[in-house]
Amino acid sequence: MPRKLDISLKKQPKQARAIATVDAIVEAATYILKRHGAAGFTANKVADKAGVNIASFYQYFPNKEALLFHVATLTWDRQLAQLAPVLARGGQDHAAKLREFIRMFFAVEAAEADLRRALRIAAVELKDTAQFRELMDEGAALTRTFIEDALRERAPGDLSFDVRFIVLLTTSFAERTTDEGTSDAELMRQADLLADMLIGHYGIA
Amino acid sequence: MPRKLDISLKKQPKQARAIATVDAIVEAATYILKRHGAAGFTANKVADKAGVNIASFYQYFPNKEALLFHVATLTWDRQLAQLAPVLARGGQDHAAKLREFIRMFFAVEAAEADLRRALRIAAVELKDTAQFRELMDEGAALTRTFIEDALRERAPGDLSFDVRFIVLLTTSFAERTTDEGTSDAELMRQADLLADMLIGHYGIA
Amino acid sequence: MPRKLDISLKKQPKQARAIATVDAIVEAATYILKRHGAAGFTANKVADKAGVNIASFYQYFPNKEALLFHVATLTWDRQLAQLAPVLARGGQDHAAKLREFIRMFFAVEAAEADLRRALRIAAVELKDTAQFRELMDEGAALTRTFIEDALRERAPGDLSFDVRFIVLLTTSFAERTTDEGTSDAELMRQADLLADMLIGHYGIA
Amino acid sequence: MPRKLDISLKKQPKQARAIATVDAIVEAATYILKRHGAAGFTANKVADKAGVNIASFYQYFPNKEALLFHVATLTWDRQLAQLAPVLARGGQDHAAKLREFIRMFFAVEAAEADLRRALRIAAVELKDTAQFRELMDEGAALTRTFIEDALRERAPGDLSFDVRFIVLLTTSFAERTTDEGTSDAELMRQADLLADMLIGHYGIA
DNA sequence: CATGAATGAGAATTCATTCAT
DNA sequence: CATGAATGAATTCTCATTCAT
Repeated sequence: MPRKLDISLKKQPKQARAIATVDAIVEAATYILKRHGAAGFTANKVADKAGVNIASFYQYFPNKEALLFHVATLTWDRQLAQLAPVLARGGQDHAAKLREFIRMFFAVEAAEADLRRALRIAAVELKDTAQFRELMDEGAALTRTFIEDALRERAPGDLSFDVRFIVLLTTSFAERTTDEGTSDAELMRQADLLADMLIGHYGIA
Repeated sequence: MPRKLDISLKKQPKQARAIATVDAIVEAATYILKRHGAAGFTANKVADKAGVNIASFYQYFPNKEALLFHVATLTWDRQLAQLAPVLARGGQDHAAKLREFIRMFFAVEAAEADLRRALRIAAVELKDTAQFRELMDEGAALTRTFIEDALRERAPGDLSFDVRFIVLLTTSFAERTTDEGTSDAELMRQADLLADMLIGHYGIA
Repeated sequence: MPRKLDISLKKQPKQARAIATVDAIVEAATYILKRHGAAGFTANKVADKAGVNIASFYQYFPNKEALLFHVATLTWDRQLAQLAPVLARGGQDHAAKLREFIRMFFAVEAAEADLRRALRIAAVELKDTAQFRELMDEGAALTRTFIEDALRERAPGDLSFDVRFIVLLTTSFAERTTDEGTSDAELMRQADLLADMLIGHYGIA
Repeated sequence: MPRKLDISLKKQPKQARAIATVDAIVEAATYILKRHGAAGFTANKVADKAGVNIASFYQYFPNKEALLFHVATLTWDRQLAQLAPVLARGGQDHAAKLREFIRMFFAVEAAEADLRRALRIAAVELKDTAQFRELMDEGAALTRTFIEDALRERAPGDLSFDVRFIVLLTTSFAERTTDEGTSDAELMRQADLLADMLIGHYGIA
């Protein structure tokens, strides 16, 4: 039963002042999610921390989920930007590229583990939102393409199944291990092991 | 910062009537977690749904986290019971055993995906509880032993690292894929693929 | 508007078992008042601490105030018993007797300052009870007689006024200074000073 | 064991409307304390009586103790203001000044006996608050200075002991006798008697 | 527009007390 | 009669959100 959850920004801030307001809100939200987790994420607290009036908050965001979505989008974009170079790199050394991608993915995930965790918890209600699913899909698409590329030559019967599997495997593991606070050294070791397994299994060259 | 969160039952119900009450509470909690997720899980709603007075709730549970822990324990035990036969099976056919374990694990996870998801979200606050960690550890220990057993002969240098990796990989993937509502057929295919990869990589016989 | 506050014991415990129950309750109540103050004094906690069922509590006490009154009575009696020898002592050395009485009174009050303080706070609601006022009066009467005796010869016009004054002055000061946690040494010094002042002013010989 | 009891106002009301709200709350609190005593003093009842929403209450006061402290402060200040002229009066007629001070003190105390009594009971929880102790000390300091002044010439060995004694004696007696509902006439008679005793004993001129 | 103010609804928890066995 | 069980009514406090200026 997907609720009527309007998640889109009420209006685009145009004046510098308004932009500053929205920025402050987003920053405060990010800070609170990081430091106090999803439970501490309340509209009033965010507005307080941002130093803006709660009514101003509702000027730009129709509800607290909209802000959450906004933060999630920004976070996602930021992380995608970090991964972009790896994803975009050309060449045919798929094995090396995959290994590097996984390492990078783990590292990026680890860098904001706190925020990610909080978002994951808080975003539960966003899940039945078209926009949120779209966001997730967009992100996944890039990775999917990348994996597809590496696999195509060794293509087994059902490429899309394997791609889905690898994406799920990589992302879920990354999410979980960073959540557990795995050390950087072990993290990289895990990344390499995972890469090795995939490369070995699929015979990626 | 471990809060003072007393999670143990306040008193054991003795008369049949009281047992029924506690059962009703647990059942209602389970239902609500399944249907309305962690957000809907409030002491009042649970008591309401269970048809018992809120004060009765607090006669048996010192706080709502205690109930949550109780439900988590029951769920965990139930699932462990399903896995136990596989885990306990003797014999040296490690490859077959591993494959079956993973299939079984995925199936079990899928069977109560809704509840598991809700518990995962709701249990955030339980995490810094000694008792909760103990519960998690107990469950993990069995699996760990099982994996260790399969790996021992092919033991690479750092057994514990590999065991940790496999456990994390399997459980995080299972969690995620069931969460996404993967179909049973695909689920089993994924299980087999994961098993194959592990068996292949570690040369499990 | 004096509430309908029935403060009398529901029934006198006769069997040894019942007497033990009541004793346990009283002891628990005293302990809780001392240690946790008036705020911690709840029927359930008392019953718990006493190890008796809450229903048993209400078998003997019609309400929690009745227990409070009972404890107050016992406390009062116990303190009166300590003062009795001084009050009863014959002889005409009124000055010495007064000095000793005040010292003794202060000491007695100090000995159970915690309990007294808690009772004072908790007993607010008892004040508009006939029985409570009676209890207070009974205690005061003895003292009043003692003071009257000391004053009679030096009787100014309105004996009862002076007696009331002295009783009030002594008891209120004792209550207050013990409440402040005055040290024993200072307490005795204050007692002597107060006695001196009274002896001097009234010319008590 | 000083609890974390934040007693300071959450935010200052700025608009007239808000000031009216806070005023209404304070007034309601005072009324309830007077009429229904400390036991009736609950946040909801106060808000109800004040005709404001309970959430508005918590917009200005972080907890009910903060309101209590606020009322206590206002009461204390009001009473101090009445005593100030007497305390500040210069001149060397210490005996007359002391007599007048005690009379005034008794009268002031009697004027709001109900409120004072309720505050005394309700403020138990405030006692381990730095701010409350500060408030008490401030008030006591003035009186102490006044008494010191009267006593200095006749200074016995330990001035501070005597000052403490007199302050305690006067305030505890005033508290108690007003609490008992002593008539105005008798009250003044008691004041004079107490003054006479002190003047006589210390030889205050 | 931004701010101060306000609030309905609900959350967690407690308490005095009664009832059935 | 003692115990286990149950509960109505409060109590403290929070949250998302709206409105008036």
